Amino acid sequence: MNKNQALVWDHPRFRSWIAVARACQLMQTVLTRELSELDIKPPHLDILVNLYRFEGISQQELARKLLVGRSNMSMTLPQMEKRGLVERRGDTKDKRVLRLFLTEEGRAVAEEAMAIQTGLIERTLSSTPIEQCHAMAESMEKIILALHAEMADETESA
Amino acid sequence: MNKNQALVWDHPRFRSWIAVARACQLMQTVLTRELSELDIKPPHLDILVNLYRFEGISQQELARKLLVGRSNMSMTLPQMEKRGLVERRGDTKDKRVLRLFLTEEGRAVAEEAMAIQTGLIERTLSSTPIEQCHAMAESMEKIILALHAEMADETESA
DNA sequence: ACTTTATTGTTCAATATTGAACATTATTGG
DNA sequence: CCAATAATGTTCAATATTGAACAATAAAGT
Repeated sequence: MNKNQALVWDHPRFRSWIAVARACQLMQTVLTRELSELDIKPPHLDILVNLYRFEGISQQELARKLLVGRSNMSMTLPQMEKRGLVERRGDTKDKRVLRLFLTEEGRAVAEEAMAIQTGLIERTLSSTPIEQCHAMAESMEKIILALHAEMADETESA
Repeated sequence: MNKNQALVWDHPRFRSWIAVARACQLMQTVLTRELSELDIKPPHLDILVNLYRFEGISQQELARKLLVGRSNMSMTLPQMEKRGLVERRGDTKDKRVLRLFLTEEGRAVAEEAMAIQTGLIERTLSSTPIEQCHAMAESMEKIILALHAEMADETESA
């Protein structure tokens, strides 16, 4: 049955994607280590970055942006609130939603964490020329669109 | 303090990498859904693929290849063994190591799962020309090397 | 106005993942 | 041969993540 095996590993796009996935996983691992000095993990960084950019976002919107479940936010955000990184205020118009904000400290930690992440990316992508980076990003955007289409398919056929 | 924010988001390699990370995360999400019909998840697929290619590998080696802890394998593999997908046999030379093999069913599931993954990759990368895929893979290999160097740095300075 | 449906967030049980401490077996240095 | 060190796998507690069921509020349909 090595016919199938050969087919899979010969597939050029398959091999390419495996490299992408591996790089991502490694980046995550290294980022986790480097963020540990701030006592946060990648999921917290994602939250901080999004609150930095989209102040007053709701938990629902945040979960959608991060591609995680609402329950995830319900578990994680109270922890970050206790640590004084974020603040949750009820919306006055709609009593269901909680709007999210960075605290002073949250903003500071967000900036340090983004600096760490940017530094890591700069170091590890420095050998890849800018044009190639842009080409990569373009390909990724197309892939992201295709994947969103896949997700829509799955949901509507359910 | 939007000076810092602007700097971060203007950084071209930063933006490029964010696209990569997002594509990976989406791919993982969609793959998880598509694998559910086989009652397995991406981590199991990773294990099956590696056992398919590297028969008789040890738990340690497998963990290293998958970039996870040994304890992860100690928790996951017995489950897969109970489900009849893999088999663990003690090495005769070294009584510490357990060598891993696919069962008949494990091989079948592995092939189905790889077919699902390959199909998904083919569909979502079809809009990216082959040459671009290769260029992407090359960049990723360089990034992987850089990240391994980072990990070595961290470990040796500890 | 009122009933139904949809949205937002929470809770809970199930599952996954990790790192540290540990037991067993190998290897190394004397 | 023996003691010290290293390697392999396991266990356990801590933490994360998910989906389903739920409560409260809003929106839509009648």
